[in-house]
Amino acid sequence: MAKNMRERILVAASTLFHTRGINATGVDTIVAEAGIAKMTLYKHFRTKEDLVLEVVTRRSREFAEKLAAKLDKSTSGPVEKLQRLFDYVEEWLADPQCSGLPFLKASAEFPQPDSPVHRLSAELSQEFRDYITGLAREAGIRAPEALGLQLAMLIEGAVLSEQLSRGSGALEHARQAARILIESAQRK
Amino acid sequence: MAKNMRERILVAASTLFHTRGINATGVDTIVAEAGIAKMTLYKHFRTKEDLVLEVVTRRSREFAEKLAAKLDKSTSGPVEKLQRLFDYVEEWLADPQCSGLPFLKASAEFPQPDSPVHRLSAELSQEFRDYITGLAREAGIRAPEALGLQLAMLIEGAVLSEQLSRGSGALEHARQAARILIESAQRK
DNA sequence: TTAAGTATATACAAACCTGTATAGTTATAA
DNA sequence: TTATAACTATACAGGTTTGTATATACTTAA
Repeated sequence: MAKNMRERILVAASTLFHTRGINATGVDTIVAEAGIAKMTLYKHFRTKEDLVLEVVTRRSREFAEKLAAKLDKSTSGPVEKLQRLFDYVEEWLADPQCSGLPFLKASAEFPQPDSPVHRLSAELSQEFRDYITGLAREAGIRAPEALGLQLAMLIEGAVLSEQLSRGSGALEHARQAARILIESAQRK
Repeated sequence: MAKNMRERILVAASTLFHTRGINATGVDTIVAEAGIAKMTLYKHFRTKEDLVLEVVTRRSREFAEKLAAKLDKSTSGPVEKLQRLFDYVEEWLADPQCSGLPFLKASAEFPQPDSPVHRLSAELSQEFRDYITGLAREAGIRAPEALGLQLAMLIEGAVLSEQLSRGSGALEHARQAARILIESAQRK
């Protein structure tokens, strides 16, 4: 039963954090949404910050894992995988429940570099970049760090643009840019 | 004297919003930082939200204007201007007072699309993209909207990456990517 | 059945939040 | 000098925040 409760809390908090913002969501709201007693929340999470850290981690990892699974399932070669990245991001963005890259939003709400949430965000964004760099390496790109970071920046920028003004075609342009960058990196 | 007061309030609020976050900064803190009485703040700004809107607008426009001034001062041709973009952003990022693109941070803290702050952020980010698109058009690029949006996404991604982990070399890689994209757009 | 653990409801402390009310002070300008 | 406007200081209302205290009920396992 205990595990069930934890899950309910995390789901409720996750939803609220991304629709209303983290700082704008009070513990009482989370408790009401989860349909539990406040004491239960504080038995599972020492502080609200602990809950925030776990929600951000889970949402980021979930995104990364789904992305990886999607790419692994597609039987395309390593270079095509790099391009397919943007197909998945597009799919993910189309979901109305989606609300941007979790570590970007969290870092914006916790700008102080020594804040635990900010530090976690930095770690998670590094994980994301590392994953793309790994794909570039598998694709035999000579400078995988450069291309990995470039594609990561493009994705981050595209997600932000699309979030800020839906239907701006940001993702399509990002995909096109990626194609050019990948091609250029291959030639080098 | 009245104008002086307004300025002091805006400067104090701007600093605090960007170092601690908007929602995390109370009116009392702003008042203390500005060294004025609370009633004075509320005589110049109807609500805290009004103040937020003005701070975000000012910071965004200030960034854009300095950027434009810098580019106009450099006697380079229209194509070089597009590349020079990243030189200025690098300079701007190096300033320890800099704390990311204002409209991105604001939109993250006010995620609800109907929120006034969110709407303003969308407008300002559009202005930014339009400016870069204008540069691309002046440079005689055949598809200026595409390149403009692509460069804007790169800049946004680079600023975020650099903010999230200082010294990641994000900007240098973004500049390189821009070079490739500009070159490719010229050939088409 | 009994005992331990877990969840609940309610109330509360202490601090914070935004915004206002009030009374007194200072600067400006006629 | 006198009227007007702007600024200050303090206090407060009414609400929110995080986190705790307490007493009660429900579940599960021995």
